[in-house]
Amino acid sequence: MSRVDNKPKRFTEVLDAAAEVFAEKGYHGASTTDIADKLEIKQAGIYYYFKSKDSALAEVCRLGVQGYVERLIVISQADLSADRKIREAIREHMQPFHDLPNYVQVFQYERRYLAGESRAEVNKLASKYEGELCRLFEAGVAAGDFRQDLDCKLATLALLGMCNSVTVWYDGKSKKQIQRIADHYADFIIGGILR
Amino acid sequence: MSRVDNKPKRFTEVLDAAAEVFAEKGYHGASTTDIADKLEIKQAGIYYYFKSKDSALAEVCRLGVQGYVERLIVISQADLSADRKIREAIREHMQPFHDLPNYVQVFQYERRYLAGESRAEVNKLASKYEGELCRLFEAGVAAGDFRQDLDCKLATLALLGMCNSVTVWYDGKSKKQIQRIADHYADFIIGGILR
DNA sequence: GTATTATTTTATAACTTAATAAAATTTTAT
DNA sequence: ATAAAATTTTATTAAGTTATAAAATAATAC
Repeated sequence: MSRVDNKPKRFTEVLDAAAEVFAEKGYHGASTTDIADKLEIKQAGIYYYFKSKDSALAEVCRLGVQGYVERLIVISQADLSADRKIREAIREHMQPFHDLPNYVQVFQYERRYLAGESRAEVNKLASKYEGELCRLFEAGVAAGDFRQDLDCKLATLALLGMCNSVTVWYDGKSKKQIQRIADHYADFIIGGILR
Repeated sequence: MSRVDNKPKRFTEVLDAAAEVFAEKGYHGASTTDIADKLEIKQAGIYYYFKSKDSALAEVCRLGVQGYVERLIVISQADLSADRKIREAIREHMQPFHDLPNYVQVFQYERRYLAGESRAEVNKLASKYEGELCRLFEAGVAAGDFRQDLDCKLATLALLGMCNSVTVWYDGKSKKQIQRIADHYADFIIGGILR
């Protein structure tokens, strides 16, 4: 294969290794040697791909949130009832738990160790996502589908906390499994907010 | 004050400092110097109180789960409907988020870095708690209060994930606040599982 | 096949870290 | 006050850390 294909491929392998090690041992618990070991190269070798350990974390986190906001916006603009939108949002939210568990987990638990710039960037996306999700609840209240006294901010946080916790115990067996979990969780939260 | 009163008091201060630093920077991100700085003593000074950094984590985690199982058992044996028991359980679960946030947070997020013995001990308690909680759901199904097709294990995990995520954003302003959150979260989950 | 480019290794510097031991200091008991 | 006990500091060790630079090797292009 040609260089343009090959180089990005190796980059991805290195990033995968970083994501795996960060997810398993935590950012500070993982050493650059751990990453290199996983790739079966020497420690210094990974600096051909990354400027620093910190920038590796930044990149993993970035990929861990990638697409979340965009997918949620598509759902929010779809022609669906508020509760169906939330159901869809939960499905979309959990799909990456299966497809790229390490990236998502690192985003969830290690992004707080990012410094300045990259930290702000990634948190901004998280805030945006949270805001969009909240508007889904607000739309449901406005439409009279959800309880009028619903605390939308709290519902948003509850939903996110509930969904995100799946990454801790999910074993990644099958795509069907994660969809089943998503549907059940949607039942839990939607049942609790309906009018 | 007497030695017996003073010694435990200082022990508690050191443990509090460790819990605070571990919660803030994560176990591996926190150094023994960080803990000592918080106490305004030198790094080596903390080894008068702990055998190792690891044992400090073990102790903080142990205090972070302390009482959880016992309090849940009291609730499960009370003369209440299944949904009231769950409501009560959520309240009791969240109270420590206000009273000892650092300990709980370290238990939640850092216990995985514990080694062998102490890790097993603390995980055993977590399993026991999860099991007891699950039985609360099962009782509700058996009593016909909850949906017959409820996946109790999944409901347990959803509940725990939802509740535990509060520690990440809770600012600890007032006891009232945490109770309000607990009650809302109870509404969410109970509404979603009722028959 | 040789030049060029990509990748990895070797070697090393500069720091940080956890932990120990002995000495110094402070506190408490009598 | 003085002896004993508790607490903290000083000094140090040994190991592990990130990161850099230059050399060596491997892959690709022409």
